[in-house]
Amino acid sequence: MEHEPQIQPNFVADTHVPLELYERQDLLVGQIAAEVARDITEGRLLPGADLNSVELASRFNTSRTPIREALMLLEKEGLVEILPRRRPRVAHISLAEIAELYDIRAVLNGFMIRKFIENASGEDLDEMDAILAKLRTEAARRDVPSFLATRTALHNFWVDRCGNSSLQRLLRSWKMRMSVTRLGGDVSREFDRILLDNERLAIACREHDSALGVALITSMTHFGEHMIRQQQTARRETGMMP
Amino acid sequence: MEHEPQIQPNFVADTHVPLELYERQDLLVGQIAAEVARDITEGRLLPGADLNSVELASRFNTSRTPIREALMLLEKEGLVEILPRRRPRVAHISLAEIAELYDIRAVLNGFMIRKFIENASGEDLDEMDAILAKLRTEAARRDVPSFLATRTALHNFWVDRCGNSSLQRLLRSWKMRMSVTRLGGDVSREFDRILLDNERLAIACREHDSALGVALITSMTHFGEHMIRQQQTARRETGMMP
DNA sequence: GTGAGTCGATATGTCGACACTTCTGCGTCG
DNA sequence: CGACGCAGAAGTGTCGACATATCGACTCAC
Repeated sequence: MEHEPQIQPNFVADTHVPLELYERQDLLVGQIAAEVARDITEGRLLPGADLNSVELASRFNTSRTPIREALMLLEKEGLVEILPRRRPRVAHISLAEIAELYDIRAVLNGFMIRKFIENASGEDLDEMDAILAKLRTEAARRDVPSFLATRTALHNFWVDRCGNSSLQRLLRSWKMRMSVTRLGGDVSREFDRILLDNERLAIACREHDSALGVALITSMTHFGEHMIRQQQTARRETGMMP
Repeated sequence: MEHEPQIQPNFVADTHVPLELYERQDLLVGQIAAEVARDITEGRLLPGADLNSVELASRFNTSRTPIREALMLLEKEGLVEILPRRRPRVAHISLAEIAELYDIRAVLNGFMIRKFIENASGEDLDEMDAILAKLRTEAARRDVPSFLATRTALHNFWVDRCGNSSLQRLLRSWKMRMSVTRLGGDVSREFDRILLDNERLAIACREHDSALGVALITSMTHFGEHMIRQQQTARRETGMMP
């Protein structure tokens, strides 16, 4: 099991994955799944890393049974790869698959923001503006971690208030799945663009312009893909680890 | 465990769920998950039915371990409900949730057909026409089971050739999830409409008119929801079982 | 050196067992 | 007559064990 972060300082991932996904928290399966999921999405376990149940069992001081169950759940979430009679590993996502996931996310995000715009109440919009104001001050302060956390909070806010709980679950799961790429943008250069994108999207929400909202969030999602793509190929060229 | 079909003859479900979903077929988990999934999607196990692991273990002549793992997989697929320390049950889907699932499916189907139209080769279109021709003759013969199977085959064909394997998996899983509603249209009255819809969609594909294709498949998906909705409320009024 | 074969060491899939919780049918009390 | 409580039955979560399969370092032929 590898415990080396190996992430460049400036390239901070935007995903602090919420783990309510794993209900049954009082059960060992839930806790183990949550912790391993965190290890993966936060980069302590890199794609391909060994996840054999014996080692995990000794790490968690349990038997192998709940470990196996947790790994099966994570496999369904796309974080882990399991082949019969072979040791489970952290999932490895190809460039082609990243593109697929982003395309789908763009579509789902578009539908999500449309539903939000259709259903949002005045209080929702006020709350949205409050989060956006926070994002604005953090951008001015160039406070990377807070900025990223708030950006995620804003997106999660939209997802949570879109009025479709199945979509909410699906989008959260999708976001987590994509986070195994371990690639985020170089935020220090992107504060203003990111902030501006979100400002414009918020305006579209305020004005109940769902067509514009869909267009904006779609392009924002695809821009995320663009950055990851660049970074991925850059790594490949400089001979960095996969 | 209830083994009573209790489905009206004319209301045939359109979903013969493909079970390649459950890889690891040489393992007990895979076989058990596949068989229980069939039991649920084909109506032998109705929503709310008891799925306690002891009974299933004796039915499959195994220990409870692979049973528990299979049920956890099916829970992730949305076919089974598991609460901590309670007996697993076949998932019960509310009307509101059905609407949510259909909305999402409509969006995903729209994206799927757009990708198909963008990527389809000449051979793909010919193959599509072959399936459509089969559908046409079966409609003329009023052969309900074959007609439904072919309609499903046509839809699966589009899904399989849309060029996005993640979307393919997601849509198949989504379809299976929705099939626990155990509600299908009264096909005998709908042959011509269903056939016509698919013919028009195929024409849109042939003419590479993705906007039209998206519009058609979206409305088709929502029409499916409409029928289920009617049927569900009709059942409720006549006091039939949920 | 490079590749196939070999043989412990190590992991996996499945099992039966155990403590503890939930379920269920029955008798009691208001 | 219905709500409540209780004890036995039944089910769940977790464990340690075992047969079997994979892994990996080593050997040996080429």
